[in-house]
Amino acid sequence: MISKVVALLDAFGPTTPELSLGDLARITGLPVSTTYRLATELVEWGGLERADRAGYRIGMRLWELGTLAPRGGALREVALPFMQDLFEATHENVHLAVRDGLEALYVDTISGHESVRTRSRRGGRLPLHATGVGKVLLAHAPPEVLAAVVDGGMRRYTPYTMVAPGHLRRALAEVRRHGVAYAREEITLGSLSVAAPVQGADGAVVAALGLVLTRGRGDLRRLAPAVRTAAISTSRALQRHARLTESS
Amino acid sequence: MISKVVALLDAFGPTTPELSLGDLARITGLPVSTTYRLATELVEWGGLERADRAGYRIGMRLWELGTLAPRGGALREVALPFMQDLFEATHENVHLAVRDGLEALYVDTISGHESVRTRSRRGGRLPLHATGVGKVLLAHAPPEVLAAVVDGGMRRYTPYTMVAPGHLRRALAEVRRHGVAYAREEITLGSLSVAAPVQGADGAVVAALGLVLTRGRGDLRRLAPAVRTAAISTSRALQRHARLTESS
DNA sequence: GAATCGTTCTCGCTCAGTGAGAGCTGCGAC
DNA sequence: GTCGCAGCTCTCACTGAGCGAGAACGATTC
Repeated sequence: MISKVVALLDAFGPTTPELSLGDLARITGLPVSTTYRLATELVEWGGLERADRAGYRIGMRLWELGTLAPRGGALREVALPFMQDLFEATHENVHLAVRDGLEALYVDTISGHESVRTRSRRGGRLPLHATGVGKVLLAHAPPEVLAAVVDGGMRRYTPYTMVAPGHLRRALAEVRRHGVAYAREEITLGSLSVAAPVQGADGAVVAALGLVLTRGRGDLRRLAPAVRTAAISTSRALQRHARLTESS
Repeated sequence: MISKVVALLDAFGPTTPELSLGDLARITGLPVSTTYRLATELVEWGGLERADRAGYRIGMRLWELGTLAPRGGALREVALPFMQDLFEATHENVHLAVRDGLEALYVDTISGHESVRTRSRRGGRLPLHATGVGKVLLAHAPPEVLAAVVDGGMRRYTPYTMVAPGHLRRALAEVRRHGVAYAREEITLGSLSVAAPVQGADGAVVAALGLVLTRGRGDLRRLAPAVRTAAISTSRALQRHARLTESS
């Protein structure tokens, strides 16, 4: 069972990038000597790092392995030029997300100085039902994913969050029909978003590309064509990329 | 011992992003059933991914953990604006690397369409003795690192590669004295580079920032001040970032 | 339908991993 | 300088979690 190693690695998070031995033992529930032994082995491999008697941090070997994740690194490298194009064209926040379980996982974001601060962050997760990219991903997920989201209950973030299952189903049908999703102040008051699907080599939706802006700064519907264009270009580039890596 | 899990993860590389069960067993030397069991557990955690009976790939949980590595993600986020500035100013390849063991590990690179193709790649590794960023990192490493590089033998990549220990030591002393390192066709014929150190909160050199260009395109020495400026700006931003994260 | 290869799954066996506790280190108070 | 405390490091007797051979299953090719 790899559960002890997994527990150690899962102890780290965006707000806890560095943890002492005692922290790790407390968080994981493992005995201190077990924690020490496993952490030392992870340091020897490079998965964790530690300066003399300082706290443990995620090491470069895990960073390196992370760059090998096709749905992280490769997707992002292929999508980045189109995200930059979309940013140049709109000067709004650009997000690229994939579905991971029952959440939207943000693979990359581009923000300018004048862009509104958003809750999304590279490596961060947000719910599927309340974000633009999330709705795109949910609309194109297997039916059991939507069932699990509905069964697990949908949290209300603002008065506008869609929490009625029927309402959500109808909205997702609209997303599939029109190829674009909107979220109006559903995750954060004042924030609007529009997102479109990114397809992989086999036509399956592998990611969503979206814009987030402040209410009053622009017309979501007028921005939709630009988002869809960037998403379609990304899809095409992914298909070319797949052919290149297959023939390697 | 985490060695079996580590062996499985180490099987993946830039040229092998997807591996079958049989591939994994062969590469790691583990029995097929052991490989199957451990790989299934990694999939359940999210460290690996697998579509139906398809190959295994690095999963988003490892990508996510990788984003938590301070020497990867945080360093890169802080350095990125200065790398972009340097790229805008010079239109040459910009590299950010850290020392990992006895190699330079590339945290990020920026290239333009007109930039020369380089051997370095985000997540890639190159030797310390034959690259600009590598010499910076080696010049500021503990003495035992240089000893290990020298004892391990230094590979010659071109007729200009510095492989004499005495020659390298003198070059590294120059790097420390002038705060900048050069590599002239030492890793690739036709490629020149200039790099400068990036310091962390305590003044220790934590990374190197460098430019790579084609022989004949520009004067390395005239580019050095721009590289040093970007490196100093990055150092200062890192120090500010460290104070922010400490007070969290 | 048979052969082959790759994958999945079971379960008897055993040794690799466990974790209590002793020892060590660093720090602050007095 | 000494003492107490907290955190960390290390050892080793013990045992049950992990191991992996081999049977069963599925896909592909002939």
